[in-house]
Amino acid sequence: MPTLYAWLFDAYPSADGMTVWFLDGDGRAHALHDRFTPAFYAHGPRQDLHDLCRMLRSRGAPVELRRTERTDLFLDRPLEVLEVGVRIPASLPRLLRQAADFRPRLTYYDADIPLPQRYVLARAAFPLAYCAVEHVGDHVRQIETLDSPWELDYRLPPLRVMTLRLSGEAPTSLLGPAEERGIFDAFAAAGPRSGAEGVPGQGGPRSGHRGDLLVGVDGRQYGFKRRDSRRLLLGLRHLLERHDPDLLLSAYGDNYILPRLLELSNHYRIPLPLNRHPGLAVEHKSAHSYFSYGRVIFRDEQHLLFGRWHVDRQNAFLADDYGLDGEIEIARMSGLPLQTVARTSTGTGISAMQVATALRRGVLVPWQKRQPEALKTGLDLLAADKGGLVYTPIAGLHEHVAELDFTAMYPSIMVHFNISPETVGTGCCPGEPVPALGTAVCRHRQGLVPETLAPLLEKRARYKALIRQLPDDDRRKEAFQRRYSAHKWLLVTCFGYLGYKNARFGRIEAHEAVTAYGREVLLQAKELVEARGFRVLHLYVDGLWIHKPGALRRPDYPALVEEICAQTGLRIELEGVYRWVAFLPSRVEPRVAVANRYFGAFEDGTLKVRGIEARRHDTPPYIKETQMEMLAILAEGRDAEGFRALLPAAIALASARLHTLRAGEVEPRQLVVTHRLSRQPEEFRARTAAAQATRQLLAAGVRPSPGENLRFLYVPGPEKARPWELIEGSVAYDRAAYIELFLRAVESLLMPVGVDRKTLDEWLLGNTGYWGPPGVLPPKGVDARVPLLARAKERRFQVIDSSATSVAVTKEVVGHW
DNA sequence: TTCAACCACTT
DNA sequence: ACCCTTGGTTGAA
Repeated sequence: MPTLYAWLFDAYPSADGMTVWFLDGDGRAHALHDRFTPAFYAHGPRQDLHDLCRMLRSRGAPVELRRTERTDLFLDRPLEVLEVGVRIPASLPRLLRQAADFRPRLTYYDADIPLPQRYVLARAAFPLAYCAVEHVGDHVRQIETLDSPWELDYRLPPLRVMTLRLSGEAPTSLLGPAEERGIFDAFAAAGPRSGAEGVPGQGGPRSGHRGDLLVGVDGRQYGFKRRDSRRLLLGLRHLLERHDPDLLLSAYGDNYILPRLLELSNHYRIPLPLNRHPGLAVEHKSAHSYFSYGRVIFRDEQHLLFGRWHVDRQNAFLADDYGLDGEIEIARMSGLPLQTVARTSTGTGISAMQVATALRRGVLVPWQKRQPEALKTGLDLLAADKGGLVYTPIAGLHEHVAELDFTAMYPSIMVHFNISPETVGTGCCPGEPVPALGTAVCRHRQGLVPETLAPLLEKRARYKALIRQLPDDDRRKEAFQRRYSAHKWLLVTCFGYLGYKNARFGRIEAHEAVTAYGREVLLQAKELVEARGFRVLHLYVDGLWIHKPGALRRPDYPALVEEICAQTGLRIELEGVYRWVAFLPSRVEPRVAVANRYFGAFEDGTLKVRGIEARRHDTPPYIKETQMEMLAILAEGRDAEGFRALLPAAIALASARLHTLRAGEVEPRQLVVTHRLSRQPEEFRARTAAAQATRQLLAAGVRPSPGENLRFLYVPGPEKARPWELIEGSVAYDRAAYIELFLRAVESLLMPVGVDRKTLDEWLLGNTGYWGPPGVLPPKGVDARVPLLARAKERRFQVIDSSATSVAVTKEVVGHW
């Protein structure tokens, strides 16, 4: 019997099974057919089950029915169920709907698990697993997986990539110049996503893009004029046939290029073989908006292929963070198809992995969660619903502060304390009480969530160790880092899912138990460090900022870390020691600090910035840059004294950049403000700048959806704001508005040393100058400071402060500010 | 000037 | 297809 050694590339339902694509070591693609009969289960009154059987038989549904027993996760005992095996996998969703409509009283299980995932689980394989496939003709006889998802350094098939983009979109090609480095580098090098952050691009397809199609394949670029649609179609068809790519990597493929191509192909009746599977249509999923993290997220439409992947960099979840390397890692771990992984949150991956654990255990996977939150008294609710422990930090500038963070705190808690929806407050055994809540947690059998997470935590730690010991010039290092990052994000989202009301394996009590343990553990750590003579400056959910007053030499942090680990049972690590760190006061109540606005410089000079303007995506790039450049100057200071010494230089920089801003000379694209819309255009009540801009878009025939990014420029007058997409030629920006935003950003950095807004205004706007010499960072265009400094001297201005790098003078304005 | 409603955002 | 809160702005009292 012939055996094919190859990587599992794609699987989707067709006829009485699945079409499975493999890629061999030479990059050749093989399509095989594998019979597959997925089943769903129904539980409930016998009569109903009986009726359901009769209905399915009478309709001649392609099913195999039998009575059997399966385990229910929450009941922890076998349940008598009806198994409905579906011989035509693609018809499972339809049959399930029919069954549920016919007998809604029954409880359905294993009902909505994606078929590709079910298939790979049933074959003990996973996407991109290296396999030995025995086959007869194009029929699979057996698949032996020669690969493991727990492998760190695995081989992948050589992928042929075709890039699709519009002219004027990404400045460099999606595929980097050094193609031999592999597509993974190219994917990361494709430049920032426009719109999400930073400088906006020339506007995506939604703003009426007028670009030619650029196709890159095999190291060559081909351009097709958008005017000549026939030639474009014929040219692209030729390239697809000749190169037969495995992956179409696009920018705006989902919402523009592919839909346009399909439209044209239809119009000119020129078939375009986007799919590798002949005769199948491209799968289309519509755009939608949904709630997540307390805000609306916009998910654009999708175009998915069969036998070939389409990945749209502009429509990828966290593409900039972990890229294709991370997506492949998540696909291998979760069993989900790569095209899905690329477009959904890591929460989907975690969810899929929990499903996999359940199927492996033979536990029924609930269709819809029917696990209402248990009734609680108001007081209990108050105690339980507290979230992470948050301290009010000691405001101001501090030096030689150490930050200790629990590594992957919440997932570690779930594993260590066995927190899972079926182990918390279920009364199967006396259990361990959750601190402060008293809810019993079962300890005699491992929960489904801990069982899923334990090996993940372990793999993440192994990647971290591997990255640490690899030399910087190792070519694999970057891929490992991206895979590591993917794991980090998988673990971040698993906690949210515990409390999510629609999660399959979520339960609010489990969610609360995790945060209760988190608070307990953090308090234990606090008491321990205090007992060792440290002062705690701040606590935030999983981290603590500590300082040893009067310490002459560096405290023994490794020993401290060991002690906390021993005491709490959880890993904690030294995030770093700060040269200086500043916790900011509240703007509303300046006497108290707020927990999540701080910035600091570690001993190696790297910055950690949280909550301030530079971290907000609605801050214009020009102001972000100003803040970050000022911070870069301040980061050179070795301690609080060093910070103060460098203030004049930082202020000089701000002053120069403010000068440009006030002169109206900043490029408008540097001042674009991005807001994520939370509602439909007509639902705005207040006439905010965003509402004004939205109104104009509507008038121009563009209707932004909730969750979409709206980009606009503040303009003078009652118009207030103008959408970026409607700006043509030169525009004057609203200087007053931007000056205010600018000064606020500068103020954030100076507040910790007691500079209030009034003083700042005097320095930067009033008649007290405060600037550094040229060479600190000259402003663009004219540098007014050189002649100003000379004039100041000549007119005998009083020098109020000076340092090696700067000089401050007072009296009156010297030249134009 | 005050204050509640509105809106967007971060950890 | 992941939970909750704070700061700033608007516009009416």
